[in-house]
Amino acid sequence: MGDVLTRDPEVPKRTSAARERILATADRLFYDEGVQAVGIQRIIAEAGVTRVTLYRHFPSKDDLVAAYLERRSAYDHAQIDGIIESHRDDPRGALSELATALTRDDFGSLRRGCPFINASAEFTGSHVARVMAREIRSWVTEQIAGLLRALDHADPRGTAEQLMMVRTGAVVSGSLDANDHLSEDFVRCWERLIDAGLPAAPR
Amino acid sequence: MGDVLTRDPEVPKRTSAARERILATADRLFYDEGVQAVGIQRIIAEAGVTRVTLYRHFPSKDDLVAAYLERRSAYDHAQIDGIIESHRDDPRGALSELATALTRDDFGSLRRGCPFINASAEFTGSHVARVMAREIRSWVTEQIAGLLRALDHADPRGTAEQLMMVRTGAVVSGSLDANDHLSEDFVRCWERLIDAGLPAAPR
DNA sequence: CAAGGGGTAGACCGATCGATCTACCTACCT
DNA sequence: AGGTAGGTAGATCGATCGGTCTACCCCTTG
Repeated sequence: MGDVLTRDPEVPKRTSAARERILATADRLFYDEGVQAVGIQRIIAEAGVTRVTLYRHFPSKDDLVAAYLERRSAYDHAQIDGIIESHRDDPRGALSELATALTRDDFGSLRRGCPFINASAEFTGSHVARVMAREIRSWVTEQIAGLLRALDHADPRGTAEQLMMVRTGAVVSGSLDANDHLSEDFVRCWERLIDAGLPAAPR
Repeated sequence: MGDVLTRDPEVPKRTSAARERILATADRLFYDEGVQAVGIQRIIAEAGVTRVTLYRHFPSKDDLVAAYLERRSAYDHAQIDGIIESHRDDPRGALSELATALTRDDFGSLRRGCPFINASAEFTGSHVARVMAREIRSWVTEQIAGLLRALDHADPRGTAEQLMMVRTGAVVSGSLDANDHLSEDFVRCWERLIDAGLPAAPR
């Protein structure tokens, strides 16, 4: 007998190619053009599915929006966890990598800024977009603060929030301003804010 | 004889109470709920005007959006010009005031973040919202750089852009995160970034 | 007085919105 | 062999979207 309900041990939730196509298309359109600007019609047309299929997987547009942001959130979690994991004995290196990974990998694909900030601008109150934005921002801040604590930093919480500010500002600036020194300015600012509160010369 | 065309010397362009009501209502709704989320119907209902009146003053919704952001832009210009003007012999004081004025006056009324960033998230390409956002951000950055130059700062341009990052991040954070130390963290970061590049101790 | 600009009132346009419906097909698992 | 989940196709729903239209009113100004 053994396990009964699932035959596939690695993917308990079903995947469905159509579902993936819907999500990938929604991700692209929502991010590039905004959530409210993209209608269901656009999504089903470009994903090559029918209306019924979409509503079977995502009962409402808000559910699709939530899934879109969940996807983005999972990606960010994985990336940051990976960086921290691969610098397990080097918190200072992990902090630097958090900055350079952004400039190296993400500035290109984040031409339209932060998907959470952008989506939050389109909704009010406790809409799922705003809740998820607050969640991931709080989580990232806490990861940074943890690294600072591991370094015996003088002010882990305050500095983590300052680092989040410059990180946020850098992503927004990258999507709005014409600044070809953005990466350098950002990394320099990031490093300076960290080192200002580290214990006296480590060597 | 004197002036002929206008009996009111101070307002050459006609004001029209209805126009003001439309703009004030649009400002409130667009900022609080997002541009795409608010329809013309909502605006004319809450402004107490008719469809025809609105379209007489603003031929299209985009024109109304442009006027909304123009209003915001004029306010920011006036505020920053006023701060710089009132500290004409004290650029360092003007820089500090730029930060504290934000925390003192604006954080309360900017609960929904920056109207230019928010509006930009809803549109693509060279929509008027994105153009105006870039314009005012570039202008503010230049004002900050000017103050830094007046102080013989080591890196006026780069520092001005770093200050814009933390300022942007602070406004966004204020609209998304639950952080009761935001103002202090922001001001401390702001001051530190300025002083790091100033010429050796002035006293 | 006559003209014209700003205003009201409300019907109306085609298009699109998010969402629901019926009906049928197909592949895989028990 | 039969059941079920996932898929296609296309019509349809009421609501709302941005925008236009006609008709009438009131006040100021020349």
